[in-house]
Amino acid sequence: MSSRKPATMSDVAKRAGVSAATVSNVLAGKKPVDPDLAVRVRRAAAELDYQIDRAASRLRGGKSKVIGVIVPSLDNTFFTSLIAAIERALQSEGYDIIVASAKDDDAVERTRLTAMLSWRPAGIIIVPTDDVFNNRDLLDFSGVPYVVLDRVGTDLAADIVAIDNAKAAREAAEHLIGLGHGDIWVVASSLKLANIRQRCEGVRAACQDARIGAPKILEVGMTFDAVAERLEGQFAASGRPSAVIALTNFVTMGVLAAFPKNGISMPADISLVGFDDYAWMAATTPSITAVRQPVNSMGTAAWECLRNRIAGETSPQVRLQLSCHLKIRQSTRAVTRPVDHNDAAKSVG
Amino acid sequence: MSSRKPATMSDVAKRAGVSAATVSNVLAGKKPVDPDLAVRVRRAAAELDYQIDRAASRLRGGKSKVIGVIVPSLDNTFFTSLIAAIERALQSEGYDIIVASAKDDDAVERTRLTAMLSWRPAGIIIVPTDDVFNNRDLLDFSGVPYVVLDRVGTDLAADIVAIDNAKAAREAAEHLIGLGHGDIWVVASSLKLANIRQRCEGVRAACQDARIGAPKILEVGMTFDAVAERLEGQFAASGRPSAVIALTNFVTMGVLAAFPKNGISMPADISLVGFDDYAWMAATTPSITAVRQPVNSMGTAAWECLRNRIAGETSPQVRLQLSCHLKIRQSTRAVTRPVDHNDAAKSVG
DNA sequence: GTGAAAGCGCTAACAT
DNA sequence: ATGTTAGCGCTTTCAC
Repeated sequence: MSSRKPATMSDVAKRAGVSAATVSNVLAGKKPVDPDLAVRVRRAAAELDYQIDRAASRLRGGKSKVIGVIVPSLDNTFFTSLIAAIERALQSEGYDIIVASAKDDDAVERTRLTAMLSWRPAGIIIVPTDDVFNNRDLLDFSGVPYVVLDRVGTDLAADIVAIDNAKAAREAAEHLIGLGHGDIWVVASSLKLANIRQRCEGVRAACQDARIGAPKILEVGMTFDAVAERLEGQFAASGRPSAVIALTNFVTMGVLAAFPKNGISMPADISLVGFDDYAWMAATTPSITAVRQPVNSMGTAAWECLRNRIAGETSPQVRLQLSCHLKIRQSTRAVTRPVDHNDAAKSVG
Repeated sequence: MSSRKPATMSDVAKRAGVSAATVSNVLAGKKPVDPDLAVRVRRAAAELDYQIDRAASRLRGGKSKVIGVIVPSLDNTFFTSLIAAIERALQSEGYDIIVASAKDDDAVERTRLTAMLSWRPAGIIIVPTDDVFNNRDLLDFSGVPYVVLDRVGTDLAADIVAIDNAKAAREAAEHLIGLGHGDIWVVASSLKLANIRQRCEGVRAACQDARIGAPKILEVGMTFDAVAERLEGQFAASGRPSAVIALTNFVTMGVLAAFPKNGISMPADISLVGFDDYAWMAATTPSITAVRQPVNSMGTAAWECLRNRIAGETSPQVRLQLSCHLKIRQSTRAVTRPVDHNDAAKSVG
């Protein structure tokens, strides 16, 4: 309420009967200080509810204890879980995070990045809006250490933490192939994203190895509504696959919604592997087999990498590829031979 | 890479051949400046890629352009959507947000709040860990304007933005009652939360008005796993309700998962109203009727309220109660009369 | 081991 | 309308 002024360091100094420099030394703990003085200072600080002014500290000392995190969207659970993981990792070391959403837009990303840099953060963790990452120049020019998370082009020279997209997708496909599926469709958000393309590749490779037909790839957009719309009528009874791999959490939802609209029941008529395993996928009936990304490890790894850079580590750039885990549930099932097959007699009985 | 030093205001001043104060005036735009000079200054700033140092600006000017946002958890979509909404609202006005998670823990909340305050933010938006909000004293003492979002005790003297919990829950119950349901269970996360208690009240009131039995209330915890565990075997065939209202998004998932485990099929055997409408609820089969909270309006309203306080508005404290919208889908269905009823003949025909 | 003094980058008085 | 000056709260030499 009352626009009370916070106690300053010299307030504390006065109360403890020492100089401001000593207070700084006590609180920062970098220089040896007389234990008695230290006690007096701490008590004075506590009595005044003293809280260091981080901005002033940074201004003078140069170190900032704040990390900028920028993601394509804050409305996507995947990105927010990443943020949660990062916050968990940073928080214990006295860092705070500034977050911003690029709204899936290159230009916005640039604006937000600029704004962030004006806080002179100790480092930045970014999930770029696209894998070209045009706005990299801002970061490089600023000299602020940064780590690129998740969406990554092949030739990006930077510290990178991502998943092994091809492998994850391959495992999903192999799981389906193992169940006897020979006609797999891949539903992708946008092929402009390198990670999505890599996932496609993984499925393709698995199909090739198994000598089944190449997967059909559908590109349906980034939002649930877009996906639902594009999928309208895609699953005509004639050209219906026996299994679908959805490459994104939003896409997974869209595919799920599209099935009943096309008169398909899952898993009887079709199997589905989703991407980004979240709680709701375990709650539905049937529950959904999905590729679980190691979100927590990604956040932790990104922070560890960034922390080292902040500490001045100058080793060659890191390119981490974490593995995913395929969580098998009820939405994938072994194919039952179609009735119009050789042994059709069975269906008449 | 290169730990390049950012250009300072006096670098710009030098290049433009003016004083630092003039640069400040041009860039801040608060004082009249000669147009020609302004152009020169802006060009010099652009050439040097000048970005104001926000910390220094705050230190001198006292205004900070940063808002702290603290929520009980960053792993809960409801809170992260709130953050997304807040970011959208703030961002256009040049503010940034620092976010922190209280990890559903009073003590952590205190720590995080303290850390935030040391950035001297212009304001704080907080979803308290519990409705007592013990840590309020920190905020009051600091003098930083703040708005309390969502979880609110009855007697909290502060600016408050919340939903009309009782009304929302009442509407959910009335919807079910209108469909003929006479035995409703309420599955709550924790009755320690005022908003949850208010939701219970809403259902109770609706039942009373309709002269049907009081709803049974189950308290099952805050996380999906806890909910699933507690619900194990709760729906014995004997004492099974005809409809369930879940008061939280996590609880909704838990209930959903519990049905098949108890041999219940939805909506044939039972109807369900969920809380916090998210995309996946529209994607499942059956899709889920749910109370949609006006997340975006909540964020916007909180910011507007906070902005006014920051601007020095001293009007009496605001207590906003936004309305929810019941999104009716397939998980709620009219009760089919039990066959052992008077008109059992009907069911034989 | 402790204090005095300088100065980080900026803005608000004040002087011109 | 512009420049000069002072100082926000802190950390860091550098004396002592």
